Amino acid sequence: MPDAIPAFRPDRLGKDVLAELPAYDLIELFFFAYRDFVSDPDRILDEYGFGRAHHRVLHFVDRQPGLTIAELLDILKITKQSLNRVLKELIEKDFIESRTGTSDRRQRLLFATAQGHDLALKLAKLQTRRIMRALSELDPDGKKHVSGYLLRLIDPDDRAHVERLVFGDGKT
Amino acid sequence: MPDAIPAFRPDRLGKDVLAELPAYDLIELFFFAYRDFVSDPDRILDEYGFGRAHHRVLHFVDRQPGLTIAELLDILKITKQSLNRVLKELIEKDFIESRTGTSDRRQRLLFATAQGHDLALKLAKLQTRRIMRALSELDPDGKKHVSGYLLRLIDPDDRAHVERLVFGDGKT
DNA sequence: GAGATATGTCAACAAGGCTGACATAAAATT
DNA sequence: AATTTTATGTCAGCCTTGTTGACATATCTC
Repeated sequence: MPDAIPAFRPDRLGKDVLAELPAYDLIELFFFAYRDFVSDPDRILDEYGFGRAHHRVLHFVDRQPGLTIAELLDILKITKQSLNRVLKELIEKDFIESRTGTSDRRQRLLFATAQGHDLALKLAKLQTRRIMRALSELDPDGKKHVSGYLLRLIDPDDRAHVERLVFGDGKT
Repeated sequence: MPDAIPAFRPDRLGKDVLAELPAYDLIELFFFAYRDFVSDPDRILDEYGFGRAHHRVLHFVDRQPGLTIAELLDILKITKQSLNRVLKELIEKDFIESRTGTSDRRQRLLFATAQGHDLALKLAKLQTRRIMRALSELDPDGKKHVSGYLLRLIDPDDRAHVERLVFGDGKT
């Protein structure tokens, strides 16, 4: 008779044991889920000649009217050259407007135009449909679990920043 | 006195109402969480001269020894030309081995080498650490909620396929 | 006035997607 | 046996979106 396998005791898991058991299920589900999630807007973006990079910029500008370049760079974590390429197109095609800052005239404050807002909303609704479909089959407090989990996946140093951005900081 | 705001009744939400209320929180949390999640392995991959595309290929080959090219293309949903570019490098650097199929000699069966398996495991453990940290602060059944949610985010047509792939199909 | 800061821009490069066309070997069909 | 289909490989070129490095301009701060 083989040796008994010790009972699984999550409360006793040390770092060493965790390291032995890769969470393949969550790793892979996250990959597939994200792939499908971001692919929803693609067809619509295509009609406008935009890509996913444009979507991300438009999304955050629409959500945070008056965002500065520096703030946007901090959110997206890309270089200003990469940002500028897509931002320039969004401005030229009149989806985003750039105004000179009032208190600091070096800054550029970004705003979605009416057209930009419409597109951002259209894409957000599309993704929301998928999210709601997935949430609908969960417990009533399933959403709390999911958003808590996603939040804690984020780097601890960024977490407070993201929380403010996502849930609002009381100023708005 | 303004009109009373109707109580939020998720059980009564029709498609129209859902569409009016974009789930900005989950959309953004998903974006930030996925960004940090996939960035973990980057530094290690860099040491080997590999990128994220190599990681994905190595991961699935390691998880499903004997995978064919066609099956891998179906999982990754990229073109064979894109796959071949990274797969060729993984084979040349001896992280993956390609054997001619036995029942069908047109097929190539892919296997991770010892070196390839070690790298795949190292990267999976790294991502698992982040996942476990995020799960650890959830209810005991938080993991069920999360994996159920992620699974239902996936396109319905793919869901059964992914389930088999992630949770096993009983054959292995 | 000098230096720091916010932004813009040019040029070049890399990763990793894509399309289209064509090649080969092996299996399946007729 | 000949033909067609299938699984894979490969060449060439293009696109998006990221990167680095260098330099320019306007404005704010000291």
